[in-house]
Amino acid sequence: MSTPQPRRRTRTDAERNRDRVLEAARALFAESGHDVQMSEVARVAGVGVGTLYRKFPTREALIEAIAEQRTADIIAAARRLADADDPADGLARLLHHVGEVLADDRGMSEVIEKAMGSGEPREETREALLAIAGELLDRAQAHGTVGREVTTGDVNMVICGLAAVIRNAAGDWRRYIEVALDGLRSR
Amino acid sequence: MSTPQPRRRTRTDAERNRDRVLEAARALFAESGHDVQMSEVARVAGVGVGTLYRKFPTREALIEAIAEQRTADIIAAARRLADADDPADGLARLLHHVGEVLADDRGMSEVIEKAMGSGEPREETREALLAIAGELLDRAQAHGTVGREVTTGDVNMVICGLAAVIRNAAGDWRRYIEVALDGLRSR
Amino acid sequence: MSTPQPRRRTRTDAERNRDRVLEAARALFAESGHDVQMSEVARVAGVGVGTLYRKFPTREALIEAIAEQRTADIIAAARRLADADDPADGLARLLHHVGEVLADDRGMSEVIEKAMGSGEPREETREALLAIAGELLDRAQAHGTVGREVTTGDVNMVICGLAAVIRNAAGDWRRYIEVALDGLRSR
Amino acid sequence: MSTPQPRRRTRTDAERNRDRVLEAARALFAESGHDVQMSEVARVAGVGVGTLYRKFPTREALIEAIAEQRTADIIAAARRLADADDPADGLARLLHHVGEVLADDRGMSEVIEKAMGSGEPREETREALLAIAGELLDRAQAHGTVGREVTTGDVNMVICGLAAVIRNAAGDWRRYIEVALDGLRSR
DNA sequence: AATGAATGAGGTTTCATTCAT
DNA sequence: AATGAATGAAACCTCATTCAT
Repeated sequence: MSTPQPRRRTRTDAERNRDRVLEAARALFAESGHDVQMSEVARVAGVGVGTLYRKFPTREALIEAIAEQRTADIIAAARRLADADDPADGLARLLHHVGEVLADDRGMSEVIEKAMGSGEPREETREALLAIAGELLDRAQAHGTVGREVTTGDVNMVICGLAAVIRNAAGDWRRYIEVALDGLRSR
Repeated sequence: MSTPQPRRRTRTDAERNRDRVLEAARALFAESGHDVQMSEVARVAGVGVGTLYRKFPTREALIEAIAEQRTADIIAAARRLADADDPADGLARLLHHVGEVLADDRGMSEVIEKAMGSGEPREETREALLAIAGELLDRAQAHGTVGREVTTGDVNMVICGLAAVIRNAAGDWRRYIEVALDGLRSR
Repeated sequence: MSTPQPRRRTRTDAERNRDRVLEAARALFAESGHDVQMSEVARVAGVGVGTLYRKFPTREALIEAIAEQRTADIIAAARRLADADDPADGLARLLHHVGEVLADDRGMSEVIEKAMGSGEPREETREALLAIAGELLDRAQAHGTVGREVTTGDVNMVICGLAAVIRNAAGDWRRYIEVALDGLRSR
Repeated sequence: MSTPQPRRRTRTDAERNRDRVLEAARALFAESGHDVQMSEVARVAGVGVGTLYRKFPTREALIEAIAEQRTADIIAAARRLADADDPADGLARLLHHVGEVLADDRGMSEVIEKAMGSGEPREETREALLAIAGELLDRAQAHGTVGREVTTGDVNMVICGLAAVIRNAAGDWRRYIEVALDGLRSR
């Protein structure tokens, strides 16, 4: 109560709590998708539900926050791929990176599958991802490894399908990517 | 009354009610997927919940019944396609048929997306569909329109992806099919 | 439809149905007590629920009817015992007879247990049974095998307890009767 | 605040609520037996149904909790009786104590009646009670107030019958106990 | 009179969210 | 700011009883 020591301000408890919630939610969503109870998230985070709700006023807000975070990771990685020098198979590498992420994260496969759709939420995610995909696409087209008529919309669908294949364990998703790339490349 | 044939009761009221329930469920599931309340189904069907539960003792049973019915339709249509004489583009026509059905039925896109996965339920659906797809695949390969190394597993993934693309309105699904077919055709 | 034969009137279908319902209910109640669904009774009786409800407008009415029937059997047997010449151990024989009946009929053990209470229903049953018990009691008292201060109320309680012992399989009910009789005899 | 001892929160609100639920359930069960709705219990307790289910995750759990509590009371009282010095009429006093409790509590008469049976649940209750009854029985037999051949099984039946007599208001239960004791004493 | 399908009130249980401490 | 108990609106399902044929 009367501790004279000035609180070190690098990291407040509040911030730490927020992180713990995010981490717990990330882990749980990755494991089981979004069908997880709020109280379970709080329990795993080691905080009370009240705290959880203070940070994220709504179940949706929490899911959104995780999605945003993880999506940003994907986009950052995509950015790095796009900025790298290797130009020809950038798109392939982007798809494989997304696959790797989704294969380890059930929640994210749900998010990405939805995000590639035209509903309200996560419009920016799609746009950001497709913007980068567009760059890679241009280069691939310049190299002749992808057909001229291919659009980012096509990539959009391929990614959506990829998410579904992974989420439902519908087969070997790397093979799916190969097929899709062949499809984009042909002609 | 004066029908010469002994009046066979072709449709009892009970059967009619069953159909009304099925139709209501089908419409609601098509419109909004499976997140529909039993009481809502009953209301739309114009029957009491008790009646609904008499026909389908469980929420799952109702979903299953609709899925079975619609799945059978798809498979029957696929069968007809496979039995038709035209051999070259049978696979393409199969995919388009599936697309048409799913595009009008949100519930079915959920069903098919899941069905193409490796979980327990609806295993037969997948197998039946893939069996027919396998025939069409063979023919296409004989015609050289599909690569020799393509398997029904690839078709499985393509269909799963297709369902996701449609369900999430992730783009022009006919174009998705073209891309996928090109991918299977290449090499 | 145009059968000329006059219907034999010894036993109408309606009467036969009533008996089938009674028999089914008796058997089911004996087996499982009164927690049996009306539709189950109808099914076992081989009639529709509607028929069942025509005969017995209420679940309670059906239970009541069975109770009445079976109770009448008990009372008749008691009557015969009382009218027999053997005077000394009539009460013992009455109790044992009741025990035999209840041991084979879970529903009846419920009925008798309740009937010996002071609630509304089955007042007459209790009175009829106790009237006969009273006669036997008198004789036993005359013979000195039962104490002078013993009343039919005491017998009432002994029977109620007997029903409970049997219904709950709480021990050897014949031994219970011995103890009770010793209790009534003593002094 | 100025308590020297570190303020130990003796009773949190949660505990108070738990007690309110227990008390409400106890009162309702005592009044009407176990055929009481959960929502009614919640209403009387002055809490929401959710709270009730937080404390007792199941209807059965609540009934069990009440039964356990009250049963423990009975056994504790029996224990005290057995530990008291007065040896001769301990059994009588035990029975009367049980009678007093059951007479004020319909739910408990149901519980005890069942508990004395040979089904699975509440086996320990019966055993605990009969263990104590056994001690009292031994002493009574040593004093000659109960016959040598009497067993705890006999007491078991007497208690079961007592519960039934009380539950169904089948007469003066104190008199029932007298008769039963006379029965055990005789010979 | 018989049938059994239909009814819907009523019961249990869950879980996102609120709120008193 | 943190806590977690409390809340109560749903959602599912059952079964005694009614009613059209």
